[in-house]
Amino acid sequence: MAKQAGSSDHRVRGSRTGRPIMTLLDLLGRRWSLRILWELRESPLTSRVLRTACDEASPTVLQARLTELREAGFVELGDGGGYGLTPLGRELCETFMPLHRFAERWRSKTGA
Amino acid sequence: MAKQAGSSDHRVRGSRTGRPIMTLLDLLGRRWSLRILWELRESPLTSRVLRTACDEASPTVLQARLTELREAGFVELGDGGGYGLTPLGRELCETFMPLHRFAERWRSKTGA
DNA sequence: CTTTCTTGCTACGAATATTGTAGCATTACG
DNA sequence: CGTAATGCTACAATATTCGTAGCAAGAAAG
Repeated sequence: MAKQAGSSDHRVRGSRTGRPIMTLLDLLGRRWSLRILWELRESPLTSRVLRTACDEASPTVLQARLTELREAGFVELGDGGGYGLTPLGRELCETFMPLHRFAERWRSKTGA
Repeated sequence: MAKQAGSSDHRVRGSRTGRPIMTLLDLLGRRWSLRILWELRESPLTSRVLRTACDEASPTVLQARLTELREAGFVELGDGGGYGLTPLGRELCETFMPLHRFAERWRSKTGA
């Protein structure tokens, strides 16, 4: 069994309405949240490798996001170390996976 | 024809790699970006109404995000005023629309 | 048991980003 | 004229993020 994040305090900033979509948009709208999920999409990564994958983002934020994502039930810390997606996290990741294709088309329309 | 945002400088923080998906994840990972797209999903809104919809977020950030989203080609300012999604923006919005259903299922698994 | 790795994680000052309040310039309506 | 909208900005207070350094614990090897 994988380690559980402290699931005590589940409040999320910006979710004043309580509507789950708002809570989710707020959580995903913090720096590195989307990126972390994206980098973990294929296989679990250790904290160091994940940091490298995320352009050497500071460990402070990474650790904070990782904790939040764990409390949300999207990410877990495996027994032998290394962060990976939970089944729920994998679902979420697949939900916005089409973003990849969209991004490619987007470039062709704007960036040249 | 709708007004164009200053499309001169198209750099985006965090996009050091140049991969469009990274640029997109970074842009969407800023505060209120996802929320703005979400609130505009049905119909254009004036800046004031949009602000109200976004929990009275400060006009400073809202204005900044709106400018970025306009430069990205996702949002436009209509002739008679009011912000709305471009066809491209609508596509993007639909891409992560399944997030709504996911959020509902998410609540039932965690929030109770 | 010490040395040498690696793991996850934290401290802390500096740099940025966001907030909250107030207000400007412009346009439209009477 | 006065009133009410629009998009947008200034600016100080606050919160978040960055960058660097390092700790404690575990595993592997000598």
